[in-house]
Amino acid sequence: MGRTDVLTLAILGTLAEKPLHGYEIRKRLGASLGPFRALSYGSLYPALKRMVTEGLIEVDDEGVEPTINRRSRIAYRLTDAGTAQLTEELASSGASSWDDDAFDVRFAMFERTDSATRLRILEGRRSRMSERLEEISQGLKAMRERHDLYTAELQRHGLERVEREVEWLDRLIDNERSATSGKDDPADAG
Amino acid sequence: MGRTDVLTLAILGTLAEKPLHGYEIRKRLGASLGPFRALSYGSLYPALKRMVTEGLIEVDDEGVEPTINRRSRIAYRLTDAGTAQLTEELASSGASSWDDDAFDVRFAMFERTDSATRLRILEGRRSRMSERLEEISQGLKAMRERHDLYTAELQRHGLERVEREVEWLDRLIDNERSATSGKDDPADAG
DNA sequence: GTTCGATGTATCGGCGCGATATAACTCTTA
DNA sequence: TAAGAGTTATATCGCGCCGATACATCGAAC
Repeated sequence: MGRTDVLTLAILGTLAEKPLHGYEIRKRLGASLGPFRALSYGSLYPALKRMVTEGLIEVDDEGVEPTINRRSRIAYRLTDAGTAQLTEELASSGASSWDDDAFDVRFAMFERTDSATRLRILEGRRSRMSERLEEISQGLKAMRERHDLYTAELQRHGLERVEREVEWLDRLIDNERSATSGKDDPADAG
Repeated sequence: MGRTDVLTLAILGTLAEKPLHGYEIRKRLGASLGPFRALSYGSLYPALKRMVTEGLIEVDDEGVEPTINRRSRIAYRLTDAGTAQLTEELASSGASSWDDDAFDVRFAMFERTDSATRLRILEGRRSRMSERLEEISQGLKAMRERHDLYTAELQRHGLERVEREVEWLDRLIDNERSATSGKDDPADAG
C-alpha cells in the first residue's frame, strides 16, 4: 500500500550519497531538477519530520564538524529501513514512475538505477507521451471549424513540445538498448 | 487589491461567449488549454459558487431549452460586474500574466485582448523565459565537475525546452509587431 | 433489457505552495 | 568596528487545488 510518494523518494535519493540538512537537500534537488520548481520548505521540513517518525531517516549527530559552535542545523542520514525502501523503489517501475513530476525525479536517479528498470521507465514515459500526442491531435482536429487562431496556436505549441520529448526519449531508449546489448556502458546521450 | 486569480479569469473568459454549465466549462477549458491539465471539479464547482456570492456570475434560468424535463444542469451567465471585471483584466498585463499557468489562460483569450496588451504579455513572458535560460545555464556550468550524466541530460533537455519557447515567443512577437505597424490583421503564426 | 460510457453536480481529505517569522553567520564598506 | 545586505538555516500556518469518490440520468450498443 504505502507506495513511496515523489517527495519522499526525492529526499531518500538525495540523502543516499551522504547525510545532509534540509537546506542543502533543497539546494541539491534544485540543482538536479532545475532551479525553478524546487520544492518548498513548507513541504520539505514537515516531510523530514514525518520520515523520522516513519523510521526512514534519523538525525545525524556524529558528522558535526567540531570547528566551533556551528549554527543550528540538523543533518539527517538514511536508516537501514530508508536504504532498503530506496533500493526497492529504485528497482521498481510502476505506472506512477512516468507521471510528470515523478519521471524527472526517477530520471535524476538513473545512475543508481539498473539498466533494465531505466529502459522500462523510459518506455513507460514514451508511451504516456504518445497518448498525449494522440489526445492533442484529436482535439486540434475537432476544433477545426472554430476559428480562434491563438487557441489553435497554443495547442500546436503544446503538441510540438510533446513531440520533442518523444524524440528525446527515443534517443535515450536507443542509447540504453545499445549499451545493454554491448557492454554495460553508461548511456552517452548528447 | 482583489487581483483576479487564474481560475476565476478562466471561468469568466469561458462564460463570455455564452452561458454555460460547469461540465461544459471544464470541457471547453480542456479544449483550449490542452486535454491533460484540465481543471478539476474539486476546484470548479466551489469556484462557481464563490463567484455567484461575489456577484460575478449568476444562475441562468432563461436559456433552458423547454424540450422535455432536462437533466439537472445549472447554467451560469456573467453579470455586469463579471463582464466589467473580465474587461478590466483583459486590458491589464501585470507580472502575474507571465506565470506558467496564467500565461496560457491569458494567451487563450488573446482574440479578445487588444494588440498592445498582447504584445506586453508576450514580451513579459519572453523576459521571464530568458531569466530561466540564464538560471539553468548557470546551474549547468556549476555542476561541471559533478559527473552525473543523467542529471546533466535532464538539465539540457529542460534548457532546450525553454529555448524552444523563446523561439516561439519571438515568432509571435514579430507577428504582433508587423500586424500593429501594418493594419490590424490577426497574427498569422504558422 | 441491460450494460457501458458520457453527462452532470457535488463534497471531502489532504498535500504542497507561498508567505512569513526568526536568527545567526559572512562579507563588504565606510 | 559597526552597520547593512545577502546567505544560510529551521519552522509554521493558511489556503487553494487536486484526486478520489459518490450519486444520478441519458443515449446507444448488444
